[in-house]
Amino acid sequence: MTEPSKAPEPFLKPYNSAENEPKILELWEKSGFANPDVCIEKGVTAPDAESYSIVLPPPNVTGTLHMGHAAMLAIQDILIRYHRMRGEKTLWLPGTDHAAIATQSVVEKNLLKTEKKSRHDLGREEFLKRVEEFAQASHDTIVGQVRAMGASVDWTREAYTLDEARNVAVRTAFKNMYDAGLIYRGNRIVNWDPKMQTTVSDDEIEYVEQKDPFYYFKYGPFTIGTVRPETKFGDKYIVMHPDDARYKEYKHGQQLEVEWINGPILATIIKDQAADMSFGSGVMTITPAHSGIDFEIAQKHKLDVEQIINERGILLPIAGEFAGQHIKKARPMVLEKLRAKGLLVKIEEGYVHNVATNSRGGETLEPQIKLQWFVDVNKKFTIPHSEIPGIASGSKTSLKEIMRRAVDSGAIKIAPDRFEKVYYNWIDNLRDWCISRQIWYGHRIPVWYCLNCKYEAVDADVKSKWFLVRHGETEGNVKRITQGHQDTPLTEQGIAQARTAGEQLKNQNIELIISSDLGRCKQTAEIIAKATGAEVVFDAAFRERFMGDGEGLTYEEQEERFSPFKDYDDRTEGNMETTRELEERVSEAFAKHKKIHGHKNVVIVSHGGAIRWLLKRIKNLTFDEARITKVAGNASVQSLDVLNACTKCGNDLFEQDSDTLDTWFSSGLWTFSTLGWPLDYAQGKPKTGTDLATYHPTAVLETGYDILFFWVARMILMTGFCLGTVPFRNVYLHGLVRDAKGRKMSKSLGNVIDPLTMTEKYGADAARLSLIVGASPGNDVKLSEDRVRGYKHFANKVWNISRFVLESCADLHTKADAEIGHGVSNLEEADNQLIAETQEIASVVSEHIDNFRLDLAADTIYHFVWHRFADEIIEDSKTILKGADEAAALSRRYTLNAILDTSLRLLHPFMPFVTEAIWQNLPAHAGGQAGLPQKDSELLMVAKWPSYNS
RNA sequence: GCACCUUUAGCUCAGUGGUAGAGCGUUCCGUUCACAUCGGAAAGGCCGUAGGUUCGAUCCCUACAAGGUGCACCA
Repeated sequence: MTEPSKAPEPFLKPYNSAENEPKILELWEKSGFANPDVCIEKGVTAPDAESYSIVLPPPNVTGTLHMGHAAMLAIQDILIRYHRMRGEKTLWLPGTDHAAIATQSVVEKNLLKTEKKSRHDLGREEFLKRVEEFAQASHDTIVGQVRAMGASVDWTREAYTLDEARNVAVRTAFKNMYDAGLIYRGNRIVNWDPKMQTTVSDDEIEYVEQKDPFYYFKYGPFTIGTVRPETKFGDKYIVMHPDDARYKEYKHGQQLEVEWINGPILATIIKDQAADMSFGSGVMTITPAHSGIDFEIAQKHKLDVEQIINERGILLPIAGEFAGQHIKKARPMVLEKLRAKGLLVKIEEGYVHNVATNSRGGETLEPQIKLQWFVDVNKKFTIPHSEIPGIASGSKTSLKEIMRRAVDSGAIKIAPDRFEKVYYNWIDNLRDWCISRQIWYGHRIPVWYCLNCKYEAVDADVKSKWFLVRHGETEGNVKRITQGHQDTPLTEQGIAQARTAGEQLKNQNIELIISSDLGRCKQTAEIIAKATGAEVVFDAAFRERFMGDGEGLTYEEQEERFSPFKDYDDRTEGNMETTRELEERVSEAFAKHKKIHGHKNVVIVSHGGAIRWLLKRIKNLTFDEARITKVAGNASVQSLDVLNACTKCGNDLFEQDSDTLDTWFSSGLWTFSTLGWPLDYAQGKPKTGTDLATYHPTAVLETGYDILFFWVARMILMTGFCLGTVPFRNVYLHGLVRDAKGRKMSKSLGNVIDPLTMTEKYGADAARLSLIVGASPGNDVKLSEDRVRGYKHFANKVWNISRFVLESCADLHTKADAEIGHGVSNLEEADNQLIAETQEIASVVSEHIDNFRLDLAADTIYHFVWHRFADEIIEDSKTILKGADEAAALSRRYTLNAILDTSLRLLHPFMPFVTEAIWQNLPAHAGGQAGLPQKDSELLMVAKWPSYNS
């Protein structure tokens, strides 16, 4: 700061953002000032300064950033730079989100398009590898974009929602909630996506309006209406309102036989308020397995619930002649049949209703009853520690109460405040949150089931992993012959399968491979050994069932001659091994090896039959269960986890739940999982001196209003539960960025404006300002390229103002104090007023920023700089500077410098690049020289903010 | 069905209990001397409609209309 002044580098005439921005970026990044620790180290921030922190809402690694992200980055960077300049300990923590379903579905689509394969073709490990590669590429693109916007995030603290540290947080949170009884597994009706084969949470549903014919059918003495006759095969309850005078002759529980789709049905009358007397005939039949409301009614009256449609949208046997049909195809056929039976009363065309679709892919959702994991939002639990006003430590509360209290107590303020109502409304309608997903990309549910007794071990320690692998496809498999102890070599396909298995096992730290000594297993085991580097030993006890005279026959011949699976002890031919004997042989060998090698990660390569009967023992199945269980395909890998002995039955073999957690489960932990929880947290509080202690709760959560529920509410829930506090003091919701006509930007409309294109064409400063000015909180912004261009002009204006001031005041910077003889004390009266006016602008700008009115703050400084400073003050100064009154000229020069200095500081959070570029061109003044404003820092980024009011 | 938001100049939006402002656009004028990515000037609005409160309303209240969003329903 006090080094001798360098001659200012000549300003090039028009401001060139493309040339300047990379240089400035490098300067900032090299300085390390985005990291608050560096700021303290270098004396920019006082060690005991107040903290100000924001965690960046992590963008999904599904592709690239859009204008909405750009707006988010601009807003947060303004807040961060402002607070950093005010000398606060300022942290902006970046990261990305694995976005489970969204990312997986993008990769699945690509895979299908480029390789015509499904994820199942690749297997879990290989598929996940592909997703990771894709996510990494997206991540790198995103980081590049975030940097290009000038976002002063602290990359040294970057986090990913699916990395190891976050996994520890997820497992800990899960375990704590499970232990508190808030996470449970149950059969409940969920939103099922038949295409993606997974559940979807209530919030991910997007209702799409659809017009369909509405059919009325005769159902005994009643008329019922429906859009979906194909779901009504099992409808045997008829529901009516208890007060409906039309049906008062019918009593609750009364039964009557009615003619229905596939013949007569015994129907039962149910009286329930749920029936709307004014809708249609006021009578409805219910399909509890495929409708949330119907399910509720069924539960209330303890009615039978029968599944009609399977997970793929195919009708089940209950549909009689329609079984096996897809529901979409079945509708006209069912309709036709009902018409033929004379049960169709009438058709009303153009009935408008909403259809639930998956917002991540658009497929129509089918309610299904499934065994899933849920978070209970209503259950009371004892909260050990709470700082939330109105909820005492040690008191009974519920997650819903935490969410409500956190906001209505004022602990969290939502801006604009009208969203508080929306928030409460959402809480009131909140049901238990289904957190399990049948997809692969995500945090695996940290629950292990004891294979023997099904006991649930939560967040257990896996001591070692054992894998059962069947050999690859053989010539015998192709010919469909019973191989037994005879052998045939692997086919090409079989060798490829074995390699895939090797790939899958490569990263599992395999220490030993135990294989059947038959050639097909030997061959498979050796391929796997090559991939994993593990030693192979052979054990004849893992051979296939000995089939005696049956060996070499085709399956059909075998079946015909011996009925080999008729029962457990069947030994149709004297020399054939029974299944019981096989089970004994294989299980004994397995137990023996596990006793010796239990601490190692082991692969066992064996045969289809051998694995089947081994699993019968391990999983404690009956003969019939084992017989129908699907066993490994060729070279498929089955994983068993060795844990501490089950507390219930003493068995040590477990299987981890194959599902993953809803992406919002990990996102909900974001503010504290990024700051060191749970490692830096003990006894109800963060350890002293850690990031968690310093930066949590964060100052503000800034995001689009469209994810208020998804995310904001869940963070409040999770933080309340895990820390007994709030994740942030303020929520600031910005609007969505739309096109000039107010439409959503979408690829299909072709109206997407890419932030990177804008920064390249007009500069990051212009792109940022265009998203700030005129964007009042919570209201959508209409963006057009013209707007961005307009702010590029402003950047240039600021550049030229600076050129003028520096050029006309050049001598001030070179002359010594004494020569000039002027100081702050004896300015002309007019100049004192100008400086006061500038200071007033500084307080107005500060106040607007403090109130989250960045639009007004930006507008204020924009107008001051252009229309007051440039158009009036500078224009008036021209005559003064050229005038004969030297004292007045000198005073004005000082004043122009001062106004420029303040303006640059005020502008910096909004347009960091051009202001920093100018700052770098400013001469470094010797201390006190000519009373000029102090260039108090090499970088404007950490210079002092000019106003400290408010 | 229930909420919420919006309605101000051609467009995009600020705004205040004392009858209105910006940017862009339009028109005209201007270029040696920071900037044509510029400067100067002008035109353009009964502040959605109807009531009410008030000395006075664009601003507060009520109703309505149009547009939008969320939630619920959807047999």
